This record gives sequence, C-alpha cells and structure tokens, in this order.
Amino acid sequence: MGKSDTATPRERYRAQVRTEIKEHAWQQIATAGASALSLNAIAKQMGVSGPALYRYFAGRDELITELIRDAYRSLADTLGAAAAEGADLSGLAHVLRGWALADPHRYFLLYGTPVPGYHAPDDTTAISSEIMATLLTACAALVPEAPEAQAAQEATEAPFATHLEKHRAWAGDHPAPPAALHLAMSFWTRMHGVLSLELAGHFTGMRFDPDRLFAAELDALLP
Amino acid sequence: MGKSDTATPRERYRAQVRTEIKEHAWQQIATAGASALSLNAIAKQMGVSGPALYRYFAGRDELITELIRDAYRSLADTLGAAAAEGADLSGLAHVLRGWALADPHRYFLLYGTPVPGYHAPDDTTAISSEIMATLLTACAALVPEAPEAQAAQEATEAPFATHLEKHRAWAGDHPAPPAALHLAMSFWTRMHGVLSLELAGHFTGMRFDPDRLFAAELDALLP
DNA sequence: TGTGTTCGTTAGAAGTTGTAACTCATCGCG
DNA sequence: CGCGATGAGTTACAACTTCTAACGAACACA
Repeated sequence: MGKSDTATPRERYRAQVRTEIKEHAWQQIATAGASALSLNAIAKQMGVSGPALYRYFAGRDELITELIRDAYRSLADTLGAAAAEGADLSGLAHVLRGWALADPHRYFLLYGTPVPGYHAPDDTTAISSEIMATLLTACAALVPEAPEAQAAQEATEAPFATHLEKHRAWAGDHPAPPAALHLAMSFWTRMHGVLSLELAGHFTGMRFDPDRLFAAELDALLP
Repeated sequence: MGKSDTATPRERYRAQVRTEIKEHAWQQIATAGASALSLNAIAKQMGVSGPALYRYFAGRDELITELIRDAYRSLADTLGAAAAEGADLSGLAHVLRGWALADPHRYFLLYGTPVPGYHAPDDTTAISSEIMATLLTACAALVPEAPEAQAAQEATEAPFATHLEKHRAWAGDHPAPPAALHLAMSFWTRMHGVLSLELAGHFTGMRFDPDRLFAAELDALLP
C-alpha cells in the first residue's frame, strides 16, 4: 500500500486525522454549504477542542484548498476511469452529470462563485488540465480528420476554432485538431450552463424535466 | 416624483438611509464578495455604530435579499429597455454580457452558488419571469410560424420542445411556439455557461479571447 | 528508561451577528 | 407654542467565529 507502510506511526495517525477532519468537513458542506464551514463545529463533532485542528490545517483556507484539491482529483479520476472504459463524449457528459448531482456543493466548490481572496494552487490547475486532456481526446474522436483542402475551407467558416488553434497553450501538447478544441470548449461551457443552473435550483418551479434539457443540449452539441 | 412627495419626512429619511446602506453594501460586495459582507463594516464606513443598522434591516439576510431584488430589477430593466429599443436575441445577449461584466459579483448574486438557507421571495421570481418574458418574445421573433403539417413533423424531431410545450407553466401565458421555448432555454443555459465560467476566472491562463467564445456560442445558437 | 517531539488542552484577543435597554432629538397634534 | 409619542442612535452584552500563545501530558525512539 505504497506510502502508509514506510510512514512512522505519528505520520500515519496524522494522515488519518486529516482525512477524518475532511470527512466531517464534506458532511458539513453538504448540509450547510461551503460558506458555513466552521472549524469549531467540526471540532465539536469530533469531540476535540477547537484549536486542536490547527495542528492539522493552518486555517480555514487551507482546509478548503485541500477539499478543492480532493474534489478536482475525484472528478479527474471519475472522468478518466470512464474514458478508459471506452466512454465517448456523450458518456463523459453523463458521468459528469452523475458526479455533479451526487454532491452539488462539491461541484460548486470547483465551478461556483469564486472565493474572494482565494487563488488556486498550481497542482489544481494541473489536475484541471488533466480533465481537459481526457475531454480533448473524446472530442478528437468525434471530429473527422480533415484533409488540407478542407482544413483551409474550415478556417474561413470556423473563425473561433482557428482562433483557439492560435492560442492552444491551454491544451498542452494534446494533438487535437482545431474543431476538437472548439468542441471541447462548447462542451465545457454548455454542460456547465445546464448543470449549474439545475444544481442552483433555478429550474425548480418550472415543471419540465432537467434530464431532458441536459439530453437536448448534449444532442445539439454532438456533430 | 410619485411616492417621495406624499411621504412623511421620517419616511423619506428612512428610505434615504436604506439606499445609502445598500450603496455601501454593493461597494463592499464588489471588493470582497457577498460572503464577506459585514454589517459592522458598513456601519463603520458610515460613521455610525453597529446596531444602528438594525433599525433599517432586520439582519444580514434581509439586506442581501434586498440587494438580490435590486439586482434582478436592474437586469430586467436593462434587458427590457434594450428590447423596447428593438434589440433582437443577439442584441439581448450582448446587453446581458455587458450587464454581467459591469459587476461580476452582482451577476453571481443572482446566478452563482446558492446561499444555504436562503429562499427567494415571491416578487423576485416575478421579476425573473418578467426577464423570461422579454427573452421569449425575442425568441419567438426568430422562429418561423409553423403550419400544422410542419408542426406535427417537428413534434417527432424535437422531443424536448414538445416536452416544454407540455410543461409551459414557467412561460406564463406567453404565446411562444414550442421551438421558441426551447430556444429560450438554450439561450439561458448557454449564455450562463460561458459567462459564469468567464466571470469566475476559469479562462484566465488560457490565452484565448472570451469575447470570441461568447460570439461563437451565440452564433451556434441562432437559427 | 530517559528525552524530545508532538498532541490536545485552556486562556485569550479580535472579529462577527444580533438583542436589550437607555437617551435624546424630532415630528405631529392639540 | 408646548407637550407627548415615535423612532433613531447609543452603549452593554451574549454567543458565536477564527486563530495565537502557553502549558501539561502522552507518545515514539534511542
């Protein structure tokens, strides 16, 4: 089991308490939202005194940062596993939706209203581009390989795709054609649009089925 | 000037102080976000003591509710004015974008991560459907009037539009055809998807121009 | 078995929301 | 004009939050 064998007892205990704290934090976030996360309440729930938690997290911000990191990791792993099992872009969409519905607060922690002073650490942006990479692979599988002549024609018809091609630093060195870059961005923004409005409860009251809206948007997206 | 003439001096003073409080609140939200809004800080900025503000707002929640109401009102008026001046759906999209970019925190107050215990009062949902009405009018102007034969054909091709037609309570009694209902929902979710990710800063680092992504999504949406 | 690291505790500072009670200015009415 | 009711602003306080400091006790390791 990798690290836990080589660790000293103290380190193992420390890691265990850290995860226990995070579990209580998730539970608290799920009921009251991230803004209501209270270190004192977690301590009380664990039966220890308030300042004890500061041995494990420098403060509320570091705890939240850790939760964000875990959430990104979970999403990247979930999408990555689905892709490894052969899911196409449509499959990834449904996996994403399931992941978001399983814990709306976790989704909002990643893609909701940004925390005022918070700045994402480097490794979360790394995980974020890992997600983007699996997305790009699925998108590239849907976009037909364009011969040169057709590519030139596309350049005049799809100005945004060529714009993305000129600023493709965010795609890393992923070998996705311009149309796939465009498809990935549309996928991201549209799925997020439907999901975030649904999770925020903006569709309650309207009586239609959010499932069908999601399916319709997905259908309109796929080439 | 309507009400302010008939009001007693006390009431006029009260209304003035209320708007002054709200102005400071907006200023504070713009710099630190809604979650960091502090009645004490507002009081200090206004040169009065903390509890003095409780004469004007029952608490933090009521102040935020009032700010949300004002934000909805502002958005509805802005879109309504644009529509009255002849803006089509594309024009409304750009007006919406301008409104959101002018004060991102205000946008997130309406469409961002929901506040845990908060439940929107009735009149905000009324304003919300006012917004939806101007949207539906603009959408209806874009979809062609369908003869009966064509409508029957559409019913099999556009299942979500017919689903919306069966659950069109949210559209009030607006006489928009099913295709317009569908277009309005797509408009809402897609524009929100691009805007909220942009405003949350998820595109910083990627070097492309958010303006062009917005334009591309809008272009893909219009029939 | 000692020794030093680390954990958890209590005490306290500085901040927040919100309530209670009191003073005092002001508004309206006789 | 004067007097009484209304309401604004004050201080004091309770209960909460994050977070620091100092102390005792438990534990791992040599």
